[in-house]
This record gives sequence, structure tokens and C-alpha cells, in this order.
Amino acid sequence: MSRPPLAREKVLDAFEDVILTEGERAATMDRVAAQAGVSKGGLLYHFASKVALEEALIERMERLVAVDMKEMVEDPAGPVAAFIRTSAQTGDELDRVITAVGRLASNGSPLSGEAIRNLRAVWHDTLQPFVPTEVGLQLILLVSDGVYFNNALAIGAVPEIADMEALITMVTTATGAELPPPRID
Amino acid sequence: MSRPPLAREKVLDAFEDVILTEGERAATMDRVAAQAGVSKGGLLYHFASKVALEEALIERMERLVAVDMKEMVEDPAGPVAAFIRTSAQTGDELDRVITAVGRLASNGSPLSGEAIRNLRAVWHDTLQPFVPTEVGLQLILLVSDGVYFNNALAIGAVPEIADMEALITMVTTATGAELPPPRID
DNA sequence: GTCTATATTATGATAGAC
DNA sequence: GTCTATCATAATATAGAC
Repeated sequence: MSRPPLAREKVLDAFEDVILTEGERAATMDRVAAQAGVSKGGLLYHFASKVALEEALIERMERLVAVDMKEMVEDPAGPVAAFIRTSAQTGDELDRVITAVGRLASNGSPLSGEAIRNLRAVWHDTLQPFVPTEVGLQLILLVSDGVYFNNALAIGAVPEIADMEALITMVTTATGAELPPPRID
Repeated sequence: MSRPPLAREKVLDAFEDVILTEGERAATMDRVAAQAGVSKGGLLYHFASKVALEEALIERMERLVAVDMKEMVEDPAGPVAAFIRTSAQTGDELDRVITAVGRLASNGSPLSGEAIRNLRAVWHDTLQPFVPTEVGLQLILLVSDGVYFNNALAIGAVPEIADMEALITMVTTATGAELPPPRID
């Protein structure tokens, strides 16, 4: 838990990386081992199976999400603005691991599917006190999903969000989300 | 083109169905042939390769999208409302084929990736005359992506949109989308 | 048009040396 | 902890009978 072996992290990085750049299907044991610069045997010492690799990636995601949620509720611009903005931060560690787990989920991995549904529940419950209506909260989550989805879908080409600040203003205004007025609904 | 052989369509249906119910990874030639009730050889008479299957599914999608766009711009509730609403129509033919192609795309199929990006461009260009600002248009597309994404992600469990009409009202109001005021932006 | 083999390669996983 | 075989299975695709 505290300071895992270097090679193990390297393999996990490689797993994530191959999923992101070439798709889940390319992320075979062979390919991941090669990317990490270890032999297949070496990989299998740290992760005894494909499922073990997935579990480790999910753990990494949940760890990073917990940190992100903490920062989000403390953001001076308000949690909703922070949430929308970080949804679009392509390429940071959190976004990468969520996209990777999302790919595993949409490929039929039950563990990853459950992890993504839990993630959405965490987002919902964390933002709930800051959005006055349930519909508004759903709109916010859907926009975030949409942003994420556009990152996740294309391998290579990603449509840009032209004016993120204007989008945030539109969403927060439409939903009545402001700093911390506790919800009525 | 006009009235393709029955077995061919049956195989294509099976391909789509397996992708949707068990994930892209499960949609092997063997599995698809079995689902369609033909032998592997029979399948390969109609579709000489895996890529040929994908191409045929993409064609089907593009055909259905063209029909849908036509209906959308003629919808009495306005194209934007029609667009958001049909995004959530889980299980109809259009939604099924888009989800299936989306799964192929997120698995690294270059053809499907391109097809999905084209699809988004078609949506963008078709809705553009009905939304006064580009940011508003992006919000609408993101919400639709979010709805679609939630359909696509989970194999089995899908979070429900609690109040679709309220969501549509919120989105159309926020974006200034109404019947046909041509865009200024 | 549809079938039954079968070839070829790739995949996840094991065994055991170093 | 990391490596080199090696195995069993499953994948795409081919060949050729019916």
C-alpha cells in the first residue's frame, strides 16, 4: 500500500498507456510487458492474471478520485465549476485512469463496470449539496459524461471544447448552482 | 443495396446484438455465426473479414442517421428537443447501432472511430441553424453524448434519466434554442 | 450459399531456471 | 524478482466438399 515496488507501478503505467493509445484490445499481457520493459514472467510475478491488472487500475482510480473530490469541494470557484473544468483536463493522471477504466468497462469487464457506476454515484453525492434541483444535477453530470466521453471515444482525434468558461457559466446559471446553497429538492 | 439477402442481415443483427449484450470482445466470428444461426463458413461468405462486418455496421448506422436527421428537423417540438429526447431512446434501432459502432471505436477500430466523429459533425451541422450560440450548441451535444455514454458504458445497468422533459426544458432555455431562429454567432 | 475441416497465429497462464 | 521456455485454448482466416 505504502510505496509499492517500482516495477509494479511501471507495469500498471504501461497497462494504462496501451489502453489509452491503442485501445483495450491491444492491451494484452505480451504487449503490456513489452511496453513496461519487463518480460511476461516478470509481469506475472506482480499481477498473476489479467483481472489482477484491472483490479490494480481500479484501485489507482479510486485513490485519485478521493483526492480530486476533496479538492473540488474546496475550490474557490465552486465545486460545480471545478467539476466541469476538471472533466475536460485531458491528459492528467485522473483523467487518464478514468478513461482507461471506462474502456475496460465498455468491453464487458464487470469489475470496471461496477467501478464506473460507483464513480458516478460518488460524483452525484458529492455535488448534490451544491445544486438546488435533481434535474440540474443530472444536467451537470451529463455534461461531464459528455466531455469525458469525447475524450474516451476517439483514439487520436478529440473534438475541442471551444470556450470552457462560457460553457461553465451556462451550466451553472441554468442549474442554479452557486457556491454552497444547500439543496431544497 | 436494395433488399440484401436475409442471411446477411441476420449476421449483421447478430454482430450488433453480441456487441451490445456482451461487449465488443465477445463478438468473435465464431460467436456471431452461432448467434446468427449460421456456420462460420456461412458467415464468411457474406463478410470476408472482421473489418467487412464493421464496415457493414457503419453503413447501417449512416443510413439510419440520415433518416433520423430528416425527422428531427421536422419535429414539431423543435429539433433540439427532438435530439435530446431521441438520445435517450435506449433500444431503438438507431440507438443500438450507434452504441455498437461506438464500442468498436473505443476499441481501436479506426473505421468506427472515424464514423463516430463524422456522426458528431453531422449532428453539429444539422443543429447549428437552430441554436443561437456555439457554446449552446456544444452544451446540447455534450448532454446528448452524456446520455449516450451512460447507455453505452454499462453492460446491464444503466442510470435512468429521472425527468427527461425537465432536462429538455433546462437545456433549451439555457441555450436559447427554440424552433427556428437562425443563429447569430 | 452454406457447410466441414484445417492452417496459422495470438492469447492467457504455468513451470522452473537463474 | 526476473527471466526463458512451453502449454492449452481461442482467434481470424483458408480450402474445398456439398
